[in-house]
Amino acid sequence: MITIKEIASQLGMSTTTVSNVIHGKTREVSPATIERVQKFLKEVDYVPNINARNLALQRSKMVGVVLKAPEDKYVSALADPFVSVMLSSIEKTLRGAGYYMMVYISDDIAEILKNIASWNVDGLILFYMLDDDASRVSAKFSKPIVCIDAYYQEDIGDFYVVGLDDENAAYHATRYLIENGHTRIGYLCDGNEITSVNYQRFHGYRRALKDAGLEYSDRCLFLVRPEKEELLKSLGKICDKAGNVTAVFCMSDLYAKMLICALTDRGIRVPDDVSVIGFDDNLYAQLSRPGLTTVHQDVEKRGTVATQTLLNIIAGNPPAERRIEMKSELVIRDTVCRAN
Amino acid sequence: MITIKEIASQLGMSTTTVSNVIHGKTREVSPATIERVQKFLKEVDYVPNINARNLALQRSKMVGVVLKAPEDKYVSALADPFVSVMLSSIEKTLRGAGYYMMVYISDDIAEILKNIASWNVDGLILFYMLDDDASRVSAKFSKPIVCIDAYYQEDIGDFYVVGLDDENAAYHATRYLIENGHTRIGYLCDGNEITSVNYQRFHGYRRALKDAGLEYSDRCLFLVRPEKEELLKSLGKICDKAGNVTAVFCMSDLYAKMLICALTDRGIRVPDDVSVIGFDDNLYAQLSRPGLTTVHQDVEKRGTVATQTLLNIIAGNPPAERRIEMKSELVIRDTVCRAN
DNA sequence: TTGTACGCGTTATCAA
DNA sequence: TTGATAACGCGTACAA
Repeated sequence: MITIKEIASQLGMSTTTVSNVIHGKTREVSPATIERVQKFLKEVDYVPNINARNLALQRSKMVGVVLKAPEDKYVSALADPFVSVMLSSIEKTLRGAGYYMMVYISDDIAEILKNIASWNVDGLILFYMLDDDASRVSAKFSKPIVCIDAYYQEDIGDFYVVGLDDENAAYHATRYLIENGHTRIGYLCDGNEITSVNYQRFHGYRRALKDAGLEYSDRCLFLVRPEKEELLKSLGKICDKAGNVTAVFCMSDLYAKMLICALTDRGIRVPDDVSVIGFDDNLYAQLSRPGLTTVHQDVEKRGTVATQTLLNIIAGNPPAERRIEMKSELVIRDTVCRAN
Repeated sequence: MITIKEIASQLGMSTTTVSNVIHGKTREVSPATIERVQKFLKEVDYVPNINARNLALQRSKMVGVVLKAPEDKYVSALADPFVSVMLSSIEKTLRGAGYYMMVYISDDIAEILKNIASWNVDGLILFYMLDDDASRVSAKFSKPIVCIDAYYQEDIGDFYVVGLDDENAAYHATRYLIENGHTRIGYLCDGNEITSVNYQRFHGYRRALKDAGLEYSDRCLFLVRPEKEELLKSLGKICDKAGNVTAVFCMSDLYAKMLICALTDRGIRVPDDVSVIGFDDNLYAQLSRPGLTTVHQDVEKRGTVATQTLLNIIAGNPPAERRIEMKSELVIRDTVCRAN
């Protein structure tokens, strides 16, 4: 790794001149010198030391992508298709703009904050933060923040959100089930409580029930545990309670697929005995047979929008609204049939 | 972001002392001072500037994870389940050891090299490099390198490989088909040529044919184009040629699933008309019905082993062998039946 | 036990 | 048109 200093010394000139040529500040350098330097640079294959540059410039050309996720999930954070597609799109956009992506995963906000500060990243993309988490981060981190899947509440912090029309999506999916004659409709999600995105979707689900004059019952709320050792077990328990409902609306394609497998393996037919709707419409939903009826969202685009929004804020052009909302769409395939 | 200098000044002592306390070099500091400094550190929430530290220490505590992948694949690099599970496991292991992961994706080795040099990473994990690529990287990058899916050839470069028993895996999968009465067996992979991993698997496939006294025919080699606009089309073409074979061995679960969908949608039944075997046994293979017969590999473990190997080399304990081989295993499910 | 001073590689300011 | 020189923040010989 040759340094500017070394180059300057070998060429018998000052580091300033070399640096100027490297950065194209050529209006103050003689053509002959430019020529000489550029030739030499090619020759020795000069590459700048990013750490030194970051130190000098007080910025990093790095964007931190932070996933708040527990360690022991059945499907680890990065392996989740929603996350991986999003990440892929973020990385692509970032790279196209000359930025680097630093991924950090933790369940501990304090630890996350420490790392962010350490690396001096220029901006942050946050996944899966609850409102409170995002606020805590934004209180400590004064640079631009964009959240995926968080609900911005007035005065709660300085960050932007690129979200989905979750409430509406759930409303329409549920209504579709109701239109097909279902009256006892399950809602399946993970965790112990209904937060953030789930809250919105759950709300949409309940609104649809209410609008149709149906009563919500706790017996229709299916909570699965996402942990490695628990997920399958808790899905099994849900299968035992499948008689409570004729249809289930799941918060992800993965859970929908897993539920279908669990039901099928127990001799409960989908959709004949139980109808199922998923969420996301990822590649594997598209490849499953019978085709999964699900809510489609364009994750790739959402990643691009989120990243572009962040880059814009960094560049000093924040969007007008705190929250940007992408549209989803119900995709009707073969896992919902008329209730008997 | 408070600095050591600032702390020292506020405490009326030197930076050395503060630094020493931070790094636990306390045998040369008086207990009273330690106490004072530590209390103050807590108070102001000191976080070191990593760029400055890296610059001073000439290392980065960063490991570069490089994917050589074209931009326009149907499934982008990070979204591939094999990659995302591997990445997840790499990240976890790295983080546990106090290292950071920097992901870089490109199809251009020169560009990759530039970035590696810039960031001054302590080590490299390479995905999808052909032998020649890995050699080129190792020629320029003098620090430890571990490859996933590359075949080490004597004297070709200074890197380690954490691979799979690909030849054997393909041999056994193919033999399983032969035992089920299949004689015309297709081999499906992507690209224009058979390289690296594919070469090994292809070799195993042909060896199995040969051992059974079957002749290999080019008409059984199904090459799909991985590009976004091409993949579906080329799968369609393969379906047209499905009559050539009674079984197909696919290089990934994804291709197997896509092939099955394409066949099914054309009224060709799996496995009744055509048997299919996949490779990897990822989550989605496990969740597909009929269950996909496939070659299982423990991707998570492989990621851990690769990362641990790299960390060991960095720590000065390289493994005895250049190549570490993980074991795979044929998982028999429902997409293979006896040939008529 | 503590402090001074320098190097790491780059950029920026200002003087020559 | 070019060159010294000082920052950026940290770690560490070496001196006190």
